[in-house]
Amino acid sequence: MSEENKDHLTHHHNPFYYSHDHDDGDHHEISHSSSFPFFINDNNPMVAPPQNLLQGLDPASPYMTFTDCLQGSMDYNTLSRAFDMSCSSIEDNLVKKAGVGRDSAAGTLSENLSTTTPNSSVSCSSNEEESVKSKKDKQPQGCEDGDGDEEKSKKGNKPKKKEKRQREPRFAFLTKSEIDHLEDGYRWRKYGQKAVKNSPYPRSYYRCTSQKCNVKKRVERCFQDPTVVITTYEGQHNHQYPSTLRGNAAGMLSPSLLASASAAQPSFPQALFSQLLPTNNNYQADPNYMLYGNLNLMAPQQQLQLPHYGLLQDLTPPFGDNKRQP
DNA sequence: CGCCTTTGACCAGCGC
DNA sequence: GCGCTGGTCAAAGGCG
Repeated sequence: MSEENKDHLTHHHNPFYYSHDHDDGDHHEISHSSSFPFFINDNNPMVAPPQNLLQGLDPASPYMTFTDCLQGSMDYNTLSRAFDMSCSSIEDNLVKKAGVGRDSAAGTLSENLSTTTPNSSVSCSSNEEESVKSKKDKQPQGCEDGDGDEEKSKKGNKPKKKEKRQREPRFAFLTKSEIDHLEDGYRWRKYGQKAVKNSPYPRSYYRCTSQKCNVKKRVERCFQDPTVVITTYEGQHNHQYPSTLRGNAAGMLSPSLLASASAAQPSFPQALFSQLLPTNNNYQADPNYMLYGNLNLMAPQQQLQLPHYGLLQDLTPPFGDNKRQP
Protein backbone atom coordinates (compact mmCIF):
# COMPACT_ATOMS: atom_id res chain seq x y z
CA MET A 1 0.00 0.00 0.00
CA SER A 2 1.43 3.26 -0.98
CA GLU A 3 1.36 6.32 1.13
CA GLU A 4 -0.96 7.69 -1.43
CA ASN A 5 -3.41 4.94 -0.82
CA LYS A 6 -3.07 5.29 2.84
CA ASP A 7 -3.79 8.90 2.53
CA HIS A 8 -6.84 8.15 0.55
CA LEU A 9 -8.14 5.71 3.04
CA THR A 10 -7.53 7.81 6.02
CA HIS A 11 -8.37 11.23 4.80
CA HIS A 12 -11.22 10.75 2.47
CA HIS A 13 -14.71 9.94 3.26
CA ASN A 14 -16.03 6.73 2.03
CA PRO A 15 -19.51 6.96 0.80
CA PHE A 16 -20.88 3.81 -0.59
CA TYR A 17 -24.07 2.28 -1.68
CA TYR A 18 -25.41 -1.07 -2.40
CA SER A 19 -26.32 -1.96 -5.86
CA HIS A 20 -27.86 -4.79 -7.59
CA ASP A 21 -26.68 -3.95 -10.99
CA HIS A 22 -29.20 -3.99 -13.69
CA ASP A 23 -26.91 -3.85 -16.66
CA ASP A 24 -29.21 -2.40 -19.10
CA GLY A 25 -28.27 -0.61 -22.21
CA ASP A 26 -27.19 2.41 -20.31
CA HIS A 27 -25.00 0.43 -18.11
CA HIS A 28 -22.07 2.64 -18.82
CA GLU A 29 -23.52 5.30 -16.63
CA ILE A 30 -22.99 3.21 -13.64
CA SER A 31 -23.27 6.01 -11.21
CA HIS A 32 -26.65 6.63 -12.63
CA SER A 33 -27.95 3.27 -13.36
CA SER A 34 -26.95 1.46 -10.28
CA SER A 35 -29.59 1.43 -7.69
CA PHE A 36 -29.78 1.61 -3.96
CA PRO A 37 -27.33 4.36 -3.45
CA PHE A 38 -26.14 4.40 0.07
CA PHE A 39 -24.04 7.46 -0.06
CA ILE A 40 -22.20 8.47 2.99
CA ASN A 41 -19.66 10.98 3.94
CA ASP A 42 -19.05 13.26 6.81
CA ASN A 43 -20.88 16.13 5.32
CA ASN A 44 -23.73 14.14 4.00
CA PRO A 45 -24.15 11.04 6.03
CA MET A 46 -26.54 9.53 3.65
CA VAL A 47 -28.45 10.61 0.67
CA ALA A 48 -32.05 10.44 1.50
CA PRO A 49 -34.02 8.46 -0.99
CA PRO A 50 -36.85 10.24 -2.68
CA GLN A 51 -40.13 9.65 -1.04
CA ASN A 52 -41.65 8.53 -4.25
CA LEU A 53 -39.20 5.70 -4.25
CA LEU A 54 -40.12 4.68 -0.81
CA GLN A 55 -43.71 4.70 -1.73
CA GLY A 56 -42.98 2.38 -4.54
CA LEU A 57 -41.80 -0.36 -2.29
CA ASP A 58 -43.87 -3.37 -2.07
CA PRO A 59 -44.64 -3.98 1.57
CA ALA A 60 -45.50 -7.54 0.80
CA SER A 61 -42.07 -8.34 -0.48
CA PRO A 62 -40.30 -11.15 1.25
CA TYR A 63 -37.70 -9.29 3.16
CA MET A 64 -34.38 -10.36 4.40
CA THR A 65 -32.21 -8.68 6.85
CA PHE A 66 -29.41 -6.58 5.65
CA THR A 67 -27.10 -8.65 7.71
CA ASP A 68 -28.21 -11.63 5.77
CA CYS A 69 -27.16 -9.93 2.64
CA LEU A 70 -23.85 -8.85 3.93
CA GLN A 71 -22.85 -11.96 5.67
CA GLY A 72 -23.99 -14.23 2.96
CA SER A 73 -26.31 -16.23 5.11
CA MET A 74 -28.59 -16.54 2.19
CA ASP A 75 -27.82 -17.54 -1.28
CA TYR A 76 -27.46 -15.07 -4.01
CA ASN A 77 -30.54 -16.16 -5.76
CA THR A 78 -32.58 -15.19 -2.82
CA LEU A 79 -30.67 -12.01 -2.55
CA SER A 80 -31.23 -11.25 -6.15
CA ARG A 81 -34.89 -11.91 -5.93
CA ALA A 82 -35.29 -9.67 -2.98
CA PHE A 83 -33.46 -6.84 -4.61
CA ASP A 84 -35.12 -7.36 -7.86
CA MET A 85 -38.50 -7.09 -6.38
CA SER A 86 -37.85 -3.85 -4.72
CA CYS A 87 -35.95 -2.64 -7.67
CA SER A 88 -38.70 -3.36 -10.06
CA SER A 89 -41.10 -1.58 -7.84
CA ILE A 90 -38.92 1.44 -7.74
CA GLU A 91 -38.32 1.55 -11.39
CA ASP A 92 -41.91 1.09 -12.22
CA ASN A 93 -42.78 3.74 -9.77
CA LEU A 94 -40.28 6.08 -11.26
CA VAL A 95 -41.40 5.61 -14.76
CA LYS A 96 -45.01 5.84 -13.93
CA LYS A 97 -44.84 8.75 -11.59
CA ALA A 98 -42.09 10.80 -13.04
CA GLY A 99 -42.79 9.86 -16.57
CA VAL A 100 -39.15 9.49 -17.28
CA GLY A 101 -37.17 6.82 -18.87
CA ARG A 102 -34.31 5.07 -17.31
CA ASP A 103 -31.78 7.43 -18.73
CA SER A 104 -33.26 10.59 -17.46
CA ALA A 105 -34.06 9.13 -14.14
CA ALA A 106 -30.58 7.84 -13.84
CA GLY A 107 -29.11 11.15 -14.70
CA THR A 108 -30.89 12.70 -11.86
CA LEU A 109 -29.47 10.21 -9.51
CA SER A 110 -26.02 11.27 -10.36
CA GLU A 111 -26.97 14.78 -9.52
CA ASN A 112 -28.28 13.44 -6.32
CA LEU A 113 -25.00 11.93 -5.52
CA SER A 114 -23.29 15.19 -5.97
CA THR A 115 -25.80 17.50 -4.48
CA THR A 116 -27.51 15.19 -2.05
CA THR A 117 -30.78 16.56 -3.13
CA PRO A 118 -33.21 13.92 -2.15
CA ASN A 119 -36.18 14.73 -4.27
CA SER A 120 -35.05 13.48 -7.56
CA SER A 121 -35.79 10.53 -9.64
CA VAL A 122 -33.47 7.62 -9.66
CA SER A 123 -32.93 4.81 -12.00
CA CYS A 124 -33.06 1.40 -10.60
CA SER A 125 -31.90 -2.03 -11.28
CA SER A 126 -34.13 -4.06 -13.41
CA ASN A 127 -35.30 -7.39 -12.32
CA GLU A 128 -33.13 -10.39 -12.70
CA GLU A 129 -34.69 -11.49 -15.89
CA GLU A 130 -34.13 -8.23 -17.56
CA SER A 131 -30.68 -7.96 -16.17
CA VAL A 132 -29.66 -11.29 -17.46
CA LYS A 133 -31.34 -10.73 -20.72
CA SER A 134 -29.49 -7.57 -21.37
CA LYS A 135 -26.10 -9.00 -20.78
CA LYS A 136 -23.95 -11.04 -22.94
CA ASP A 137 -23.18 -14.47 -21.78
CA LYS A 138 -19.54 -15.13 -22.10
CA GLN A 139 -19.39 -17.36 -19.11
CA PRO A 140 -21.32 -20.57 -18.83
CA GLN A 141 -23.81 -21.00 -16.09
CA GLY A 142 -22.49 -21.91 -12.74
CA CYS A 143 -19.61 -19.57 -13.14
CA GLU A 144 -18.76 -19.93 -9.50
CA ASP A 145 -17.55 -23.35 -10.31
CA GLY A 146 -15.57 -22.12 -13.21
CA ASP A 147 -11.87 -22.68 -13.07
CA GLY A 148 -10.88 -20.56 -15.99
CA ASP A 149 -11.28 -23.29 -18.54
CA GLU A 150 -14.45 -21.80 -19.80
CA GLU A 151 -12.63 -18.63 -20.54
CA LYS A 152 -10.10 -20.38 -22.65
CA SER A 153 -12.76 -21.50 -25.01
CA LYS A 154 -14.03 -18.05 -25.65
CA LYS A 155 -12.01 -17.23 -28.63
CA GLY A 156 -11.94 -20.68 -30.07
CA ASN A 157 -14.91 -22.97 -29.96
CA LYS A 158 -17.44 -20.94 -28.13
CA PRO A 159 -20.30 -22.79 -26.58
CA LYS A 160 -23.82 -22.04 -27.55
CA LYS A 161 -25.16 -19.25 -25.50
CA LYS A 162 -28.84 -19.78 -25.57
CA GLU A 163 -29.03 -19.85 -21.86
CA LYS A 164 -27.90 -16.77 -20.15
CA ARG A 165 -25.94 -17.03 -17.04
CA GLN A 166 -27.18 -15.70 -13.78
CA ARG A 167 -25.27 -12.59 -13.09
CA GLU A 168 -23.83 -12.24 -9.68
CA PRO A 169 -25.25 -9.58 -7.45
CA ARG A 170 -23.07 -6.58 -7.25
CA PHE A 171 -21.98 -4.40 -4.46
CA ALA A 172 -21.10 -0.94 -5.52
CA PHE A 173 -19.15 1.44 -3.37
CA LEU A 174 -18.97 5.11 -3.90
CA THR A 175 -15.74 6.41 -2.59
CA LYS A 176 -14.54 9.92 -2.52
CA SER A 177 -10.99 9.47 -3.52
CA GLU A 178 -8.38 10.49 -5.98
CA ILE A 179 -7.25 6.92 -6.18
CA ASP A 180 -9.05 4.83 -8.69
CA HIS A 181 -8.14 1.38 -7.58
CA LEU A 182 -8.83 1.10 -3.90
CA GLU A 183 -7.14 -1.50 -1.80
CA ASP A 184 -9.66 -3.79 -0.22
CA GLY A 185 -7.49 -6.59 1.03
CA TYR A 186 -7.72 -8.78 -2.01
CA ARG A 187 -5.44 -9.02 -4.94
CA TRP A 188 -6.76 -7.97 -8.27
CA ARG A 189 -5.51 -8.18 -11.77
CA LYS A 190 -6.60 -5.65 -14.25
CA TYR A 191 -7.84 -7.30 -17.39
CA GLY A 192 -9.38 -4.49 -19.29
CA GLN A 193 -10.14 -0.88 -19.56
CA LYS A 194 -12.80 0.77 -21.58
CA ALA A 195 -13.77 4.27 -22.32
CA VAL A 196 -17.11 5.09 -20.88
CA LYS A 197 -19.64 6.71 -23.06
CA ASN A 198 -20.39 10.29 -22.14
CA SER A 199 -17.63 10.25 -19.63
CA PRO A 200 -14.02 11.31 -19.89
CA TYR A 201 -13.06 8.72 -17.35
CA PRO A 202 -12.39 5.15 -18.37
CA ARG A 203 -13.71 2.12 -16.62
CA SER A 204 -11.26 -0.46 -15.43
CA TYR A 205 -12.00 -4.14 -15.05
CA TYR A 206 -10.34 -6.20 -12.38
CA ARG A 207 -10.47 -9.85 -11.53
CA CYS A 208 -9.52 -11.51 -8.30
CA THR A 209 -6.19 -13.19 -8.77
CA SER A 210 -7.02 -16.12 -6.58
CA GLN A 211 -7.56 -19.33 -8.41
CA LYS A 212 -11.12 -20.46 -8.77
CA CYS A 213 -12.33 -17.11 -7.58
CA ASN A 214 -14.40 -15.37 -10.15
CA VAL A 215 -14.98 -12.19 -8.28
CA LYS A 216 -14.64 -9.18 -10.46
CA LYS A 217 -14.82 -5.55 -9.90
CA ARG A 218 -15.13 -2.49 -12.03
CA VAL A 219 -13.71 0.82 -11.14
CA GLU A 220 -14.72 4.03 -12.68
CA ARG A 221 -15.16 7.62 -11.83
CA CYS A 222 -18.43 9.42 -11.63
CA PHE A 223 -18.12 11.85 -14.44
CA GLN A 224 -20.39 14.34 -12.78
CA ASP A 225 -18.34 14.21 -9.66
CA PRO A 226 -14.83 13.16 -10.54
CA THR A 227 -13.91 12.96 -6.91
CA VAL A 228 -16.16 9.97 -6.54
CA VAL A 229 -14.85 6.56 -7.45
CA ILE A 230 -17.39 3.89 -8.16
CA THR A 231 -16.21 0.41 -7.36
CA THR A 232 -18.56 -2.37 -8.26
CA TYR A 233 -17.89 -5.83 -6.95
CA GLU A 234 -19.42 -8.77 -8.69
CA GLY A 235 -19.45 -12.17 -7.18
CA GLN A 236 -18.35 -13.54 -3.91
CA HIS A 237 -14.89 -14.48 -2.86
CA ASN A 238 -14.55 -18.16 -2.12
CA HIS A 239 -11.31 -17.80 -0.24
CA GLN A 240 -9.73 -15.97 2.60
CA TYR A 241 -7.56 -13.00 2.18
CA PRO A 242 -4.40 -13.71 0.31
CA SER A 243 -1.63 -14.59 2.67
CA THR A 244 0.71 -12.22 0.95
CA LEU A 245 -1.04 -9.06 0.13
CA ARG A 246 0.49 -6.93 -2.47
CA GLY A 247 2.11 -3.96 -0.94
CA ASN A 248 0.80 -3.65 2.55
CA ALA A 249 -2.84 -3.73 1.86
CA ALA A 250 -3.40 -5.77 4.97
CA GLY A 251 -1.51 -3.28 6.99
CA MET A 252 -3.77 -0.48 6.14
CA LEU A 253 -6.77 -2.42 7.24
CA SER A 254 -7.56 -2.65 10.86
CA PRO A 255 -6.81 -6.07 12.28
CA SER A 256 -10.26 -6.36 13.67
CA LEU A 257 -11.76 -5.63 10.35
CA LEU A 258 -9.67 -8.16 8.57
CA ALA A 259 -10.30 -10.74 11.17
CA SER A 260 -13.99 -10.27 11.27
CA ALA A 261 -14.27 -9.93 7.57
CA SER A 262 -12.42 -13.12 6.96
CA ALA A 263 -14.13 -15.01 9.67
CA ALA A 264 -17.65 -13.96 9.00
CA GLN A 265 -17.55 -14.11 5.27
CA PRO A 266 -14.71 -14.37 2.85
CA SER A 267 -15.90 -11.39 0.97
CA PHE A 268 -14.52 -8.14 2.02
CA PRO A 269 -17.17 -5.79 0.76
CA GLN A 270 -19.91 -7.52 2.61
CA ALA A 271 -17.95 -7.72 5.78
CA LEU A 272 -16.83 -4.18 5.54
CA PHE A 273 -20.29 -3.10 4.69
CA SER A 274 -21.58 -4.89 7.69
CA GLN A 275 -19.19 -3.21 10.00
CA LEU A 276 -19.88 0.15 8.55
CA LEU A 277 -23.46 0.03 9.44
CA PRO A 278 -24.55 2.00 12.43
CA THR A 279 -25.63 0.29 15.54
CA ASN A 280 -28.49 2.51 16.40
CA ASN A 281 -31.90 2.31 14.91
CA ASN A 282 -32.25 5.84 13.76
CA TYR A 283 -32.19 5.10 10.14
CA GLN A 284 -34.52 2.26 10.54
CA ALA A 285 -37.18 4.46 11.92
CA ASP A 286 -36.43 7.30 9.61
CA PRO A 287 -37.28 6.59 6.01
CA ASN A 288 -34.48 8.84 4.98
CA TYR A 289 -32.07 6.31 6.27
CA MET A 290 -33.30 3.62 4.03
CA LEU A 291 -31.32 2.06 1.37
CA TYR A 292 -32.84 2.82 -1.91
CA GLY A 293 -35.36 0.24 -2.69
CA ASN A 294 -35.55 -1.91 0.34
CA LEU A 295 -35.38 -0.51 3.80
CA ASN A 296 -36.13 -3.86 5.23
CA LEU A 297 -32.81 -5.15 4.18
CA MET A 298 -31.41 -3.47 7.19
CA ALA A 299 -31.36 -5.00 10.56
CA PRO A 300 -29.23 -2.64 12.56
CA GLN A 301 -29.62 -4.53 15.72
CA GLN A 302 -27.82 -7.36 14.11
CA GLN A 303 -24.94 -5.39 12.85
CA LEU A 304 -21.51 -5.84 14.24
CA GLN A 305 -20.17 -3.31 16.60
CA LEU A 306 -18.08 -0.72 14.97
CA PRO A 307 -14.47 -0.69 15.87
CA HIS A 308 -13.21 2.55 17.25
CA TYR A 309 -9.95 2.79 15.52
CA GLY A 310 -8.16 2.29 12.31
CA LEU A 311 -9.71 2.28 8.95
CA LEU A 312 -13.26 1.96 10.04
CA GLN A 313 -13.02 4.98 12.13
CA ASP A 314 -12.37 6.91 9.03
CA LEU A 315 -14.86 4.99 7.05
CA THR A 316 -17.65 5.22 9.50
CA PRO A 317 -19.84 8.21 9.03
CA PRO A 318 -21.20 10.00 12.04
CA PHE A 319 -24.61 8.53 11.83
CA GLY A 320 -25.80 9.82 15.10
CA ASP A 321 -24.87 13.41 14.65
CA ASN A 322 -25.49 13.97 11.03
CA LYS A 323 -28.70 12.28 10.59
CA ARG A 324 -29.73 14.54 7.81
CA GLN A 325 -28.24 17.53 6.25
CA PRO A 326 -29.76 19.98 3.86
C1' DC B 1 10.98 -14.58 -13.22
C1' DG B 2 6.53 -13.72 -11.70
C1' DC B 3 3.08 -10.54 -11.50
C1' DC B 4 0.94 -6.74 -13.16
C1' DT B 5 -0.73 -3.10 -16.47
C1' DT B 6 -1.63 -1.55 -21.02
C1' DT B 7 -4.06 -1.78 -25.13
C1' DG B 8 -5.94 -3.21 -29.47
C1' DA B 9 -8.96 -6.64 -31.00
C1' DC B 10 -12.79 -9.43 -30.56
C1' DC B 11 -17.47 -10.84 -29.31
C1' DA B 12 -22.30 -10.52 -27.84
C1' DG B 13 -26.37 -7.90 -26.80
C1' DC B 14 -29.25 -4.27 -27.89
C1' DG B 15 -31.57 -0.52 -30.39
C1' DC B 16 -32.74 1.41 -34.62
C1' DG C 1 -28.56 -5.92 -40.91
C1' DC C 2 -25.83 -2.47 -38.99
C1' DG C 3 -23.71 0.30 -35.63
C1' DC C 4 -22.91 1.17 -30.87
C1' DT C 5 -21.53 -0.27 -26.48
C1' DG C 6 -20.01 -3.15 -22.63
C1' DG C 7 -17.21 -6.78 -21.40
C1' DT C 8 -13.31 -9.77 -22.16
C1' DC C 9 -9.12 -11.73 -24.21
C1' DA C 10 -4.38 -11.97 -24.81
C1' DA C 11 0.00 -10.31 -26.45
C1' DA C 12 3.42 -7.14 -25.22
C1' DG C 13 5.91 -4.67 -22.14
C1' DG C 14 7.11 -2.81 -17.44
C1' DC C 15 8.51 -3.41 -12.79
C1' DG C 16 10.43 -5.18 -8.52
